[in-house]
Amino acid sequence: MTGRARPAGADAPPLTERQEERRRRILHASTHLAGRGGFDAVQMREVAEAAGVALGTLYRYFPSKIHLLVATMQDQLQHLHATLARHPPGGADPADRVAETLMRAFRALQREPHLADAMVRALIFADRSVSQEVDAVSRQTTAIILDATGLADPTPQQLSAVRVIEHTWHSTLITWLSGRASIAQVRADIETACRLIDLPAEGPPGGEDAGGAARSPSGAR
Amino acid sequence: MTGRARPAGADAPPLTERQEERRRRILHASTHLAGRGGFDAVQMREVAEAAGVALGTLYRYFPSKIHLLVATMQDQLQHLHATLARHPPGGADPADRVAETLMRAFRALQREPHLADAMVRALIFADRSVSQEVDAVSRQTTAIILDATGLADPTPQQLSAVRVIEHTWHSTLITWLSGRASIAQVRADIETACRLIDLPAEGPPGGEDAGGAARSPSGAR
DNA sequence: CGCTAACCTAGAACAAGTTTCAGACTTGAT
DNA sequence: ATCAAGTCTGAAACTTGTTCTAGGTTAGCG
Repeated sequence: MTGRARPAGADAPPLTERQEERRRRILHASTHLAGRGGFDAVQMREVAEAAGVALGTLYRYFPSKIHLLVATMQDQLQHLHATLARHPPGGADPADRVAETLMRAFRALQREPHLADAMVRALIFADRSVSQEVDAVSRQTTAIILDATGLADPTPQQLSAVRVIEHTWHSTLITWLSGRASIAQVRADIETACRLIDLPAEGPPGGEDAGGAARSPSGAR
Repeated sequence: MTGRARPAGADAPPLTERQEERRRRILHASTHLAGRGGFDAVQMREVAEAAGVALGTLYRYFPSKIHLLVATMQDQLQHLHATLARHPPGGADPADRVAETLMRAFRALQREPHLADAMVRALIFADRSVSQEVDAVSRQTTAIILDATGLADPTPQQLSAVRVIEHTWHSTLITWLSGRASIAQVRADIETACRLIDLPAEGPPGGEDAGGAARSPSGAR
């Protein structure tokens, strides 16, 4: 909780080969344990043992369980993005393409519900100390969705729509994972949210001054 | 973790007066501790002490910290719903009224960000063992939103829109609470999601068979 | 080679959520 | 009033995330 020195500003010091290797083993162990058993099954001692590193070392690489799982998600998202790039969606308009992409991702997660559980629960439970990493995941997700739209130059409304779609994606996934929504409902809600992409711009003069770049300026650092 | 016998099917056995009183003290302590310090500050030992009950008793009333915080949220939502009923929103169309209602709720939460943190993090982190309680919160939230629309007889699309709005509400709140979104962004995203309410129906024959009642039928029990 | 700083390991220790247990107290029915 | 069942208390124990420490290893460098 203490938020130790983590100069992860943009570039951690470059890792040696052995270190890259360790990091990979840790992420692999995390993915594996998450795959059976979900969030609760990812126990730091077990991750350390499975990865063949000491507990202290695990904590040097990932300062908390949440950091570890968010990094695992980043890892998985990279695979996903690469896969999707090879098979772009074929829908007629942007909304259809986004919905198709997300449903494809959803079917992939259905095959690994425990892994999905671990990653998404970590992502949404993360507090300020994980802001940077969560933000990275968010950017990656946004990139995937924007890729799917095929839009070169989205309007601020569309960016807001993308955020709403992301929110819906995470939240509906959680709802499904904890057995409170059917798959049909997940699909319906994702398609509903995706309709926002195609919406014509609306111009109430007082409104949206919160365009894309409105990151929280100071945060807590 | 074990999911002990909790016959909370629909009606716990009616509590005696002393028991109601204890329950109230516990919720009060929880609210108070959450108000200072958020999720992490709600420590079960401290709640028990502040409420003047033994730890074991606390766990008899609320089988986990998550259950406790979700119940706290239910409590707060009741107040909110009552308050809102006294001052209905004044927007022109349903979307405006919903957005106004949610922004009003959001301003209330701004005054107690720690409490909001504790409740919302618990709500979205909850796993299957808390399904019932989370579902109750969800129903209550849906009721608040539907009240705001003023719609007597919402279409399935509108119900899906309401769910998307709820997802957005929770998720954007988390994003704000962990310092990754500005208030302007929260407002923009809520307004964006609310536009779905006013959308004309769309009729792709293959689509939404996941109307309102599609609760997961069996769950994991 | 020999030094030094950074890194790693094993293991203990600590913190907070959760469980357990023996005994005291309440309650309701006889 | 008395008994049985259920509840509450206080305290210890257990689990898992996290931190700390002492000593061994590695990597770069003179």
